[in-house]
Amino acid sequence: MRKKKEYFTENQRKISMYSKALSNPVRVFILDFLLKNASTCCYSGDMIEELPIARSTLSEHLSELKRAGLIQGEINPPYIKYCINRENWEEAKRLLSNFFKQ
Amino acid sequence: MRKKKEYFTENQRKISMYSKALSNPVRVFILDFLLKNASTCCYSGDMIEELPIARSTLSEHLSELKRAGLIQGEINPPYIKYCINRENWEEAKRLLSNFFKQ
DNA sequence: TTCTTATTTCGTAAATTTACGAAACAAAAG
DNA sequence: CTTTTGTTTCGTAAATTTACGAAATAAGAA
Repeated sequence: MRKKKEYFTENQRKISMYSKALSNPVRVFILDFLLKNASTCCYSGDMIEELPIARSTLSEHLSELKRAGLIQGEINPPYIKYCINRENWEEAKRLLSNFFKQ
Repeated sequence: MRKKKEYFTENQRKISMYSKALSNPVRVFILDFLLKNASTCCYSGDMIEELPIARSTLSEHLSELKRAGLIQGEINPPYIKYCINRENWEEAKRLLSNFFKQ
């Protein structure tokens, strides 16, 4: 596809970006987990026990969510405490809400 | 990934399915187009004029949206009139709204 | 210093997605 | 019948995604 960028609005590109982050059930699971356990731990080691994937694969899904801006990791060696990035989460919420409101 | 299905809830799988449909800017564009022109035409030939992709590629994106259940095509030869599938659209809206409400 | 621990990065393989043009299709028009 | 028209399907190629285990990393514990 040529000159991809000019053909889409900023909102269309952001909606597709955030949706891509949610396009895999493991990543939806991770976000659900972080939302439900926001008050407690949220280390990748806690999540891996409930998932049928390798630790390295989980790590890559976490990177993907970080790249989309939906989560952030607070380093607390040797642990990394993950949580939702509320600013971008609200942006995704607003964009998708307006999209579906149409 | 082994035994993928059992590890995720029905909602988690549906959220990832609908999000996957929205994970490409062309498909977001198509949905925007259908929403804005719901009262008029909505043939693929109308959309292709505003997109930098081949007709066959657009056709495949339309199939992807059909497969996810977000649109439907009413055959009116040699045209196909596309529109939003409101039932599934409302389901996607509800699932994502509840997800982001957390 | 060396060990342990939680996690990420690397190398790689398999599967899926995106894309194109050519060919096929289905139905109305000539 | 053949032609035209809008669209999809096919064959294929390139790019991206998902996955794994091994190795690397970083920092506290021994």
